[in-house]
Amino acid sequence: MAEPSTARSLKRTSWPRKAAASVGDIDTSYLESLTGYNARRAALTIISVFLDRMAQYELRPVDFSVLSLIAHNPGITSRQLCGALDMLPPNLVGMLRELEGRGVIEKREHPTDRRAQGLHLSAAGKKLYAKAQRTATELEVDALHDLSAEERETLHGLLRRVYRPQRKSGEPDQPG
Amino acid sequence: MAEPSTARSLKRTSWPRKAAASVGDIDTSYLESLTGYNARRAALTIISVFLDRMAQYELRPVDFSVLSLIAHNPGITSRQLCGALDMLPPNLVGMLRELEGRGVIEKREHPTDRRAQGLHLSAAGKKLYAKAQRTATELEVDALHDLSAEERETLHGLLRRVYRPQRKSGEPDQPG
DNA sequence: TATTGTTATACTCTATAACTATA
DNA sequence: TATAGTTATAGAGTATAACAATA
Repeated sequence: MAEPSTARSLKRTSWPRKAAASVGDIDTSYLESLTGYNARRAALTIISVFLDRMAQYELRPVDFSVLSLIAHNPGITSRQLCGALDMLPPNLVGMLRELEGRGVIEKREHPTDRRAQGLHLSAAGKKLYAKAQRTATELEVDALHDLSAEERETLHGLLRRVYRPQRKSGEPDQPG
Repeated sequence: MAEPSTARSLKRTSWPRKAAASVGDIDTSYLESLTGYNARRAALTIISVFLDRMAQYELRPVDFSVLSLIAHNPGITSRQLCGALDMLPPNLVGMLRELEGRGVIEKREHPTDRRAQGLHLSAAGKKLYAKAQRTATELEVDALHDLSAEERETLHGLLRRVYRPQRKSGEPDQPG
């Protein structure tokens, strides 16, 4: 009710983890042999840190992803964002409206398609995103302090091969 | 309304991905340098396959995880499940009630703590879980056909090091 | 006084159907 | 006829507060 209008709550997802000791008594070895389980646990762990560090910018992971794609692809359309982030169009509408309301992004007319609209960062949006990207890059190193740079690269490569299907043989696609 | 009573819908999460070509035009390189982004995308990809293959047993990933921990830790309590799976107690109540209603699990009195209850698979639950675990193991290989067994092991090890903090030095914990 | 399991509830996330204006 | 953006809405997932029974 009486909250800052544009702001969202962005509350912490974490919950007191002192019960972690009890996990030691439980055999989780089979679940830990499954990639989906491990990938989801790892993602949630990093996202928790992400939420903490990005709260200062009032950006959730999905907001950051959207801003990042707009920053690196000025004029990208809503539909392209959906394709790249695997989101559904209706779920993007409110987000974009909010970011526009905050003065972070701008919608301009598309050069060739009058149905579509090109998305751009505002001047303020560019400043915000630059800071947020620095924070994200730092966060990456801090949250993964146990992994060397080489191990992180290995991890990313393997994960991409999971979610991005390999080309069969002579299939043309974007060159590495 | 006129649906099988205990059953849940378990609908597909996927949505027609033919627009995937558009991703090729978009620069996603920065996002792909972030572990959280890659891990989440990979997890969602595998979970999508999981949902398809496990629909025959009417088990969602979380149901399978719960059954797996009960199967490998007979007499485990609700609270221990929450600790191991990073779930909140209120969100487990309905799930356990449903699984009990389906005759898959049983609640028995805890040997030492009368507040708690030990969870066990029923005979039918053991059969169901045995089939489901076989399916999960097969799925693992099929969904990750691009990765060798060694690469999968490497991936799992790295992911575990992300979500499970390493012991400092002389910290006693479960031996590898 | 703290913990287990529970109820009630609110908020967020994800999905579908259907509309409009353009292509 | 198909697509971009939108509205409205339903359903699943995730969070908090508070309670009774037991430790």
